[in-house]
Amino acid sequence: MPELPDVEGFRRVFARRAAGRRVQRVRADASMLRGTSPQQLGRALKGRRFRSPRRHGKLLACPTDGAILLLHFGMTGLLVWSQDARGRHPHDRLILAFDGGELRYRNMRKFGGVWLVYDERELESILDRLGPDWLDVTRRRLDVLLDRRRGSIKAALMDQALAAGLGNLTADEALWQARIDPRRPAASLDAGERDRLHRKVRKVLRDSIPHGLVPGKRTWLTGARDGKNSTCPRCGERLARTRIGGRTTVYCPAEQS
DNA sequence: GCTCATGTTCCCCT
DNA sequence: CAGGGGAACATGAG
Repeated sequence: MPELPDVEGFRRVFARRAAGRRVQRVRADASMLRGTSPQQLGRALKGRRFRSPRRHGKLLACPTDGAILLLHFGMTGLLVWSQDARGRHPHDRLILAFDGGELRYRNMRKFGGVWLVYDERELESILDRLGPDWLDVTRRRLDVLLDRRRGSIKAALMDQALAAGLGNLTADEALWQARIDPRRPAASLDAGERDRLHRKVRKVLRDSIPHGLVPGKRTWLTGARDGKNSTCPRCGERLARTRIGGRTTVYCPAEQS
């Protein structure tokens, strides 16, 4: 699930259910913890009160009145709220119990992870390895990011060190809406194409965020990309697929050039 | 059994 | 050095 819109949805869940509340119990699966242990995490969080969570790219930082819990959802992570202990899932890797319910970090494939960060300075040093959050990328800044870039535009959009938050679906969707070939060298896009791309990336994110996922609308590439013989929702041409940056890339060979 | 999956990282090339 | 390809990570679905 998790690209920027998904993580933004998780941020809302966390803000609604955990912010301002005190952690009563912590149950953590060691296999998702990075650089910490269930015991250490429990000691750091138990009795603490969460403040408002913040998202940067695909990372969710959840500060308490002490340490900061940092979540990355990999490819299959999500947050689930439950009013009681029923309905727990084998893939619930972290459970934070509050008065009145529990928040579960569920992750089937165990990509991503859970970190314990000690202060804002340490959090900044981690976020510094990422580019700006995509919602903060202005049109002018996009030029700076793309100009010295040598690879394909699709690879550039997915590079979290360039700008954080886009993933395979949002990158393909924005390129399709902007009618730009994902294989094009990033620096080769002219001003008009950059205008379109910048606008469409932001549109895809804005339209997706309320859903907490990239919606599979019939008028979007995302709603049509699955399946071997899928066709372009705009022109009906058979969609092409290739691999860029190790990911399946879907585009319309008739319209994206 | 095989392929593929909304992510990241590390290693080896060019 | 910047990027690209490929493998690895772990688990399930089709």
